[in-house]
Amino acid sequence: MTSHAKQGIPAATVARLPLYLRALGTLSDEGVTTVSSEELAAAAGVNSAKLRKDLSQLGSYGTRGVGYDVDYLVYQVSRELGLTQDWPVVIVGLGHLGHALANYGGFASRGFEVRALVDADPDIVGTRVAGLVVSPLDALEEIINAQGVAIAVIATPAMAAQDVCDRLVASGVSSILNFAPSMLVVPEHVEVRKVDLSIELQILAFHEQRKAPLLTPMAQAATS
Amino acid sequence: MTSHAKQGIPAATVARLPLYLRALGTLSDEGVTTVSSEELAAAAGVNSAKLRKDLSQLGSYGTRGVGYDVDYLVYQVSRELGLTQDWPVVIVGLGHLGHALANYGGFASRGFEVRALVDADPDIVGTRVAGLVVSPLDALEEIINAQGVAIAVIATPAMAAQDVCDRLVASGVSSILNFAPSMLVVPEHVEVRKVDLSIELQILAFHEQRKAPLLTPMAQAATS
DNA sequence: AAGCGCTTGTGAACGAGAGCACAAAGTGAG
DNA sequence: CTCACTTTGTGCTCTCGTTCACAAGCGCTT
Ligand SMILES: NC(=O)c1ccc[n+]([C@@H]2O[C@H](COP(=O)([O-])OP(=O)(O)OC[C@H]3O[C@@H](n4cnc5c(N)ncnc54)[C@H](O)[C@@H]3O)[C@@H](O)[C@H]2O)c1
Ligand SMILES: NC(=O)c1ccc[n+]([C@@H]2O[C@H](COP(=O)([O-])OP(=O)(O)OC[C@H]3O[C@@H](n4cnc5c(N)ncnc54)[C@H](O)[C@@H]3O)[C@@H](O)[C@H]2O)c1
Repeated sequence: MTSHAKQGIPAATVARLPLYLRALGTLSDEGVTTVSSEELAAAAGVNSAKLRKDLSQLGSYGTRGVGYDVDYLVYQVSRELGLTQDWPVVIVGLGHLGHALANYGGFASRGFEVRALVDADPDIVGTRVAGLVVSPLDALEEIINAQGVAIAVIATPAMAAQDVCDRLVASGVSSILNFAPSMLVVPEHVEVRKVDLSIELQILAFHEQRKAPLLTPMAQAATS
Repeated sequence: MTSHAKQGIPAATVARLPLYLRALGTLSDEGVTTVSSEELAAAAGVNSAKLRKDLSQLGSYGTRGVGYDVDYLVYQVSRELGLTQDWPVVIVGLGHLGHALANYGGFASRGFEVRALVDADPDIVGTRVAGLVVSPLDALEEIINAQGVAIAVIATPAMAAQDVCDRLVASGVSSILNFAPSMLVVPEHVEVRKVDLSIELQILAFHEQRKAPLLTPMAQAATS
């Protein structure tokens, strides 16, 4: 029983590591070699104690009285996130959003490589998007196996999402990023993250509505 | 002192209300008139006790022994989220992502109306996207005031995001949905939500890496 | 080598959220 | 009317996460 505590890094910490990584990358580009938790926390927009606790989960990579070595920390965080290797990614659904994603340069810069594009529409299959030829849906299983894809992006309409998801999982994909507004049901071992525009906007609307009534004269009077 | 508890709805609850609303919409379309917390929770993918607690924050809209009236609950949740009114939205940055967003039908269906598109590139300004003519960046303030925009979407490169954000805030926008991978600094009263592709993928990569070593023969042997 | 100032790493207090379990409140049958 | 059954609304506990505050540790100066 090694009490390394390496076993479980809190989910909240994992979600922030990419944030730190980005801030560190910027600092590194600026030629900064050493950074304190206070500075890095400010750059990432978090509390410095939280940042220190997060980083301490990975090990003791700081130097008291000095701070953290930027490049070394970049390496350690990258390693922890599994970014020292490249991850082949497949995008399913090449409508408006799928096109944008396929053309997005931000993938490759962090170790993700879009290896294949898949769509169900015969008019789209065969066309060239971002340097790749769009494959038919039938080829999905073959592509996943041939390319060793473990991470997939779903950008199909909501109705098709669960179906596509099932096929991805059956083919061995165990991490899915879902843009369709639907609840995906998956086996225990599959990790799904969803990005939902509509939900974000609705949350913003909630806050807007909360603010608006405060400006009315009536509300002012009621507080007296 | 009205003990209405109307004052503070937990953030976690607000984030789930759109989920419930979507599930309720589907049920309503299917002709379902009444739903129990158990059923709705399953449809939304959450624990039923959590759902009941969330809904009880809005008021006592259920009937014991029966459940919730679907249409009535749709109305109450919509009202709470501020979706009974239309929100004019402006999209800044019409590259790949901005085009996809502008063409996305999911906005209007929930009370969000894209009123204006803004870009800095002279080649893009003046073109027609999704039925709207793209306006120049200079017109930003005027558009926001004229259209009464309170919610803005930033889809510019990261470098331009803070600058655009500052101008939006100065013009009176108080809710921002940011797609650029950058930390926006805003005054207290402005609500920012960010959607970050790259972060989501990195979190997936972390989990993939955690899983991978478990499949090696050595790990298998170690468990015996 | 000793002292001083700075920064990390972490114990501990605090707060928010998840989920259990059950009383309260409704429906419908007899 | 009463009883059995269903489902809501909520008190309570437990877990997870955040933040404070400070001892421990490091380097620089004298
Ligand atoms: N466009 C946006 O900005 C945006 C924003 C948020 C969410 N979304 C969501 O993302 C998804 C895609 O949006 P979009 O605007 O690109 O839609 P779209 O209609 O433009 O594209 C959908 C694509 O999926 C393909 N497709 C349909 N069924 C398929 C299947 N079974 N297998 C593979 N491909 C299939 C279609 O041929 C089409 O090319 C939708 O669920 C939408 O709700 C889009
Ligand atoms: N494309 C994607 O799938 C994707 C995914 C995740 C995140 N993002 C992020 O979204 C943003 C946009 O991505 P994209 O692929 O559409 O990039 P893009 O380069 O295709 O588009 C950027 C657009 O913003 C405009 N612009 C630049 N400076 C501006 C300014 N100051 N004011 C107004 N407009 C300005 C440009 O003219 C261009 O049209 C980027 O920050 C990117 O990192 C994109």
